[in-house]
Amino acid sequence: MASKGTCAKTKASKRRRSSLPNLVPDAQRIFANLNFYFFPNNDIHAGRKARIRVSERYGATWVRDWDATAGITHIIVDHRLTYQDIPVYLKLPEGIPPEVIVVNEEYPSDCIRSQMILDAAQSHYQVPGTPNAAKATSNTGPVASTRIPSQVDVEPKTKQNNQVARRSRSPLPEHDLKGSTATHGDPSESDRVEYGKSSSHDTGCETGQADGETDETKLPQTAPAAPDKYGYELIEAIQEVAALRDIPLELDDVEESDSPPQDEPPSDSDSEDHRPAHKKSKSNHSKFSNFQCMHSHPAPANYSTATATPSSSTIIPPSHPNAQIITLLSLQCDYYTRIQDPWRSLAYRKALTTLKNQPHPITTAAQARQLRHIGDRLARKIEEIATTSRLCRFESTLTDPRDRLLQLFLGVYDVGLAQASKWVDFGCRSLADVQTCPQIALTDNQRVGIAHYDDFQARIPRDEVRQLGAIVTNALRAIDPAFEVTIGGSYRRGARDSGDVDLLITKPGASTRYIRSTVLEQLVPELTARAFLRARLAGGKDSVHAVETTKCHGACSLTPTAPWRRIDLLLVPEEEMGAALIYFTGNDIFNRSLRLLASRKGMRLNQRGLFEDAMRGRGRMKVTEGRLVEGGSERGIFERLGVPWREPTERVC
DNA sequence: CGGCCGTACTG
DNA sequence: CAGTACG
DNA sequence: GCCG
Repeated sequence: MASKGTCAKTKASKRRRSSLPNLVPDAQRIFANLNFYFFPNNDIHAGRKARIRVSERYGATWVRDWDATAGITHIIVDHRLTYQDIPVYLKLPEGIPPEVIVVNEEYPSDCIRSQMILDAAQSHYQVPGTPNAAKATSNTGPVASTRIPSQVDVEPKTKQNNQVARRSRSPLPEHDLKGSTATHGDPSESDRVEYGKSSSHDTGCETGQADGETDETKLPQTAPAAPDKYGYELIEAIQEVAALRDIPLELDDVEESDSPPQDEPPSDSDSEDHRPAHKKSKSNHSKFSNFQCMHSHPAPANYSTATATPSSSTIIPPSHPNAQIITLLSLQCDYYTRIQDPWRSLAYRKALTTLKNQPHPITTAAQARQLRHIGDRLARKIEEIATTSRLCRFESTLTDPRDRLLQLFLGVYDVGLAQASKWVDFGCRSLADVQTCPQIALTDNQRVGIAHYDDFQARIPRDEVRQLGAIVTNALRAIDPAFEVTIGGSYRRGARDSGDVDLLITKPGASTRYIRSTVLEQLVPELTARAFLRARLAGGKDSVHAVETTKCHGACSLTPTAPWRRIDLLLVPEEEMGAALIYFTGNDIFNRSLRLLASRKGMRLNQRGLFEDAMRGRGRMKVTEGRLVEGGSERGIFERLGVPWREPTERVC
């Protein structure tokens, strides 16, 4: 569309930003302020035309005519041409200005895929014939061959041997994501069933929230007028990125035939810094682009969540280009989780998310430094790992006895850092010691945690999660058929196994009071009598507090002899179901990111809804409750936050 | 340098 | 209240 | 640990 534009070829038009209405939301506009010159610089070729258009949508300006004053930042070169062709055709006797970055066609789409400006110096973005290739290639040449063998044997304990053979990328059977409850749509397709339709809103930019009409999937019926809200662009952007993920970079070598292969991945490109010692690119796309929740974190087709370790160590395919780095940093992260402060651990987890989304091997500190959430210190560690396959600092922690004991004790339900530290200091060197230590008064929960230590530590196969959910569902419906049960947690995110079972329980039209009394006074006793529920850990035990209980933790087992499993019930009125789904689907980093974003926008997000005008005092201390903005619809909450919709399976940070 | 989510339950 | 827990 |  826009391209035709040579019509008004005034100077001004030279670099006019296309009038595309379809700009992607701010946060994703990674090419903002960048000026692309394509080579050849026309959109005759369908593939290139698509690349140009998409680049523009991501914020790039397509410079139509070569002009030294146009501030061209990047030249995206057709794969059939060489570096030497450029000055010839452009009649540049002095060659290409040094500040202009020259990359091939693949660069832009890679950037979009990873939602960031990648290092243009990487060898696979080099145009044939590029001078200094040696230097630019730094990470391919020798380094690449040096690449860490993927024998990642570093695990500290035998525990996490859940190594899973990398399977073909078969999509999960979405229809059973929701447990036995056939009534709900499948989650990943989006909640067809939005709870609490429009009851709650008001005004203003209330989007035309799919009231009556079901399909939010279809199209976002956003109020076009809403100044701050994204409408179609948002969704389109997501789809675009999602599409990019699955469509291999097109190989449209075909001549400029007009049979467009199909819309091509966008081309975007550029990295602002040539010899980037710095990562300016990192931060200036949008005020909110640094939130994890703004970026897609698609889980591998069958991802497995962390195993024995507390926080981060997700099993990643050994084939991942940065497997070694990720593995070692995960271990280091877990170490900080149990030993030190949670903040360092949090920082590692954010960095790990970035690394997992990095499609290419990282080999140098400078390269790593450009990535989000990776600073100088982590960058140095990464380089150390890349070059030595080991991380000195970490190896000592593996053998530290106190550390290992802490890890052991922290694995007990209801034992945190405070208790675990005490136990170690008391001289306990095993769980048996703990049980016999005279100075230690175990709580009931801790006793259960110790007795079933291995059970709770074990992963629950996806199908068992489904079965356990089905049992609860059936029992509840025997009491009142109108109840609905949704399995949340990592199950809803598509994990092949889970650490526990998370169930959201609701009944359309019913009060919280009714839901609570039915569950606590009828369902729980029934399941206990059947020996399905084996222990009550928290929630509704104390009759005093039980009147406002909304969350219930316990242990259950599929059969009397099967391992005990942790199970959590969340009781939710339908008008809060959207917020509850977000909360109980997670993951935790994703939730925290969403909540932080909300608070930065003057709102507050919790498991009951999204609130506006949440007055906050110093820091972000809550002062006022705020008005409910949206609670029944997951999509509604995303929209009000300006966050592109994310399927549950894409919420793995 | 300070902030790093917002809540529910227990004793 | 601190501690632990939930995502 | 990282970020603003």
